Amino acid sequence: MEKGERRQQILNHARDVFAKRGYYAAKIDDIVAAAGVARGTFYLYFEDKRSIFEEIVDRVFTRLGMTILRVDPNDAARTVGEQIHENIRRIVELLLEDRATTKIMLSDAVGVDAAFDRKLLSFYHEVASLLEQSLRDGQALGVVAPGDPTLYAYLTVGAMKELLYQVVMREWEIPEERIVEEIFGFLKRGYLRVDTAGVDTADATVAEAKKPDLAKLRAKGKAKKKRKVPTV
Amino acid sequence: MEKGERRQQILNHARDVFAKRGYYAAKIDDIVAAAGVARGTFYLYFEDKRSIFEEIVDRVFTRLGMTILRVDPNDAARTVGEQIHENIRRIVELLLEDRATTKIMLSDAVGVDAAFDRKLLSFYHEVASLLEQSLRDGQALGVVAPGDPTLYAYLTVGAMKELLYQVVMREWEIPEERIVEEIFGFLKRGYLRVDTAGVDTADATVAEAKKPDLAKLRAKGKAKKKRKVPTV
DNA sequence: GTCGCGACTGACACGCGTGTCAGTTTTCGG
DNA sequence: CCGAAAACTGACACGCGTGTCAGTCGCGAC
Repeated sequence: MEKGERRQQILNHARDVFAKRGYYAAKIDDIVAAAGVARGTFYLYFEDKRSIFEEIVDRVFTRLGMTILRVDPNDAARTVGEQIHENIRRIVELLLEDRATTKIMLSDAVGVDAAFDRKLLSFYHEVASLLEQSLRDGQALGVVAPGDPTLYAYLTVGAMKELLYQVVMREWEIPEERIVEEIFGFLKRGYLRVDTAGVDTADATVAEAKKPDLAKLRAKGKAKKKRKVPTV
Repeated sequence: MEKGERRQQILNHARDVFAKRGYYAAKIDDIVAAAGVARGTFYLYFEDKRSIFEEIVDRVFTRLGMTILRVDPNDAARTVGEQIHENIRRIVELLLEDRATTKIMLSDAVGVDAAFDRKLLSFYHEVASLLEQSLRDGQALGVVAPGDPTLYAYLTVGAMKELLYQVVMREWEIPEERIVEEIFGFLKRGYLRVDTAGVDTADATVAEAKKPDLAKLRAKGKAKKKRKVPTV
């Protein structure tokens, strides 16, 4: 068997074992048994247990990184909404394509050790920052509601993580398209249609009572509201 | 020292150690060193490492369970919106009150072993089911937008988990009140105010509940160019 | 003072999983 | 068909952390 091929074979079986048992419960013996090779062979291809696990996670992070496209408000061909929608679609597609890896990323990779936790935190921070910037731009354009973009970003990331995790764990047979639409709809309108006497000021409160740099955005936000009629 | 007191003392230090190092990296020796007792003493009060950890998680789950109140649409005194708002406030308050435990629950407790994962899954399932039922009721009343309540529930739970996790991990000094308002606002309106030609099918019905949805703000092709510049 | 008992101690044995490496088999060029 | 290099093997040694338990401590009763 060719070198890269064997490596890939071990990698695939390792992924399955990790997904099934979790990082700590997965023993090297489980992996080599699944792959049908001897213990020693494993160590010809991988430094140690941690490193093969890290490779699995790094790969999906890299792919995810490539999948998420920066939103370009100046794109003439696609509106901001379409771009966001497309991003969601691509992310969902990628994560549901290889569910074992997704489960590993969303669950097993958590709490492996301090360094790994930092890696995860840093990855999600990157994603959230990208999103946050898009939201800031969006607020300037009036296509994103006033409010703290940092919090919006994490709320969004969390919502997607949890939903996809549940879909994977519970083996829901739910069409991707549907998932995408629900997420998008959720971001677009939320779902509560309630009376919120006294509480409803939230929007204004949050937008107004903030840090200096939000002051500018507030101005824009208000301006937008007044301008119900497009000024073009 | 009195029996229950010593037990509580060990429990507290264990919590800190678990929060700091994670389940597997936390050694019994670390815990007893922190608590200032000998190794043997630990085993006088707790069965084993797993059991003390489980107790910590069970406690917060129990408290959380008590914190989340069922939404009663017939309550004359408080509107549905107020009840939901209050639930969010209580949850946020509880979780930010003991951040070490929150970190454990949201991070270290993940991937400990298969049985533990089942416990977590089951807890969140319970929470999500409760929420889901409320959403269903809400839909019947017209205070919750159409859409799959199951998905809404997990999106909500995920959003809150991630946000609170980040707040705890990054030691954000952000007022609870603000967090609550942002979450509530997010659930109430989402944040995207975009054009979604063709995609927007799902809920034409809900749009007018409050304000005439800004969806019409749609593509003013070149207006986008102005982005960094206030248009006022 | 000393007896008794519950609280506490910490050195140690044991289990377990990892990573190694000396040895075996396979591959392949000549 | 041969020889050597590459690929593979798996028994074993080592480290490590857990849980135990024989022994010590401290304190109140008599």
